Amino acid sequence: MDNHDNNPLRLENFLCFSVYAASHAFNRIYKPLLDALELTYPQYLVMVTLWEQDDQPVRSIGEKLFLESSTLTPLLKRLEAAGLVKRTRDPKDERSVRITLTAAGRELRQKALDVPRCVGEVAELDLSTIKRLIDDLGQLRDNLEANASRK
Amino acid sequence: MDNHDNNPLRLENFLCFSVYAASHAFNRIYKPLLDALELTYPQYLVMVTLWEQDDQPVRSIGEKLFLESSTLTPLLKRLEAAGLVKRTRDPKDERSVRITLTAAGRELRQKALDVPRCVGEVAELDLSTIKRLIDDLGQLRDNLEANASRK
DNA sequence: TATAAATATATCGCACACGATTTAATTACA
DNA sequence: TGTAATTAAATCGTGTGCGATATATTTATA
Repeated sequence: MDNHDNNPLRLENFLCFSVYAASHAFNRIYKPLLDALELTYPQYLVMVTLWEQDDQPVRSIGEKLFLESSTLTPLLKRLEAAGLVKRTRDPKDERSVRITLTAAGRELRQKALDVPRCVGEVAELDLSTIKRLIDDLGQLRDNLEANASRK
Repeated sequence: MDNHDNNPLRLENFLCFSVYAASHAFNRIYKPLLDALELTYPQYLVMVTLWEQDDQPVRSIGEKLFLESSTLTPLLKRLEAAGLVKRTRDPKDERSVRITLTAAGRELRQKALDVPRCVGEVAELDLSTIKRLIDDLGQLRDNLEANASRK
């Protein structure tokens, strides 16, 4: 009755697969909700970080979302083209590009407010499980990140 | 001291973000390990399903990995080009394409055997946490999948 | 048994995501 | 102070992922 046998190559035993599949399942739930905001899921995450704190350099957004500039630069250009953010070279350090919300970008927050509630409803997990998952996954991510460099 | 406050738009409160970030962290860990096998992570998952059961239609692989044909078809063509699998129309049902391992594909399993152990080491979680995560994430995914259709 | 509906892949367009590299600006330091 | 090292974005190539659609085959049904 225990699904976790000792075969090292069984899909069921792969924590990474559980994470991978859950991530895609989330994406499929978010897509229709975010279509209404005309945002993709990674774009939504960027907007969330900017709603938390406006006027950040690309590097700072990347650190929070664990994304590289090669991912963020085109994404931010799309958000700029959509009129939600502005990209400006920092006069104090011309290497840095600061991302600021436009009025439209700030206003979008209202429409985004009930997205988490909608997602929470379909996830159908009690709050204690959710908190435990967030904590476990955070620890997992930290361990993986910490060990990634010394491989 | 509790990170889970009531702001509905705080990144820290997003279970989906925890899953998303952990998924990418896993990917970054897997990449160097799978480079030795000349496989990407999704290609590796396909090989795992075939090592578990050879000779499957595309549809069956898609159901196990929660992937669409639009993702699998090009991926399987790359595996075929790499000489690891063969794609053959099922003579009993010409709509279906059956995927079978080549000799090289079967032999690759040996080299893949210690990948999970390597990943397990850097994850640094005790077995009970891992099992709990797999179960919680499986439940989450099932709930999300079940509610995806009736949205 | 024609024709409609369903099924299995394939194709296309778009948007990530990353590693490797490049460019430009700043900082360190000999 | 001038050159090297570092830092911040951007660019490029490859490979996912998905929704929408197309094509071919099989099944259902009028």
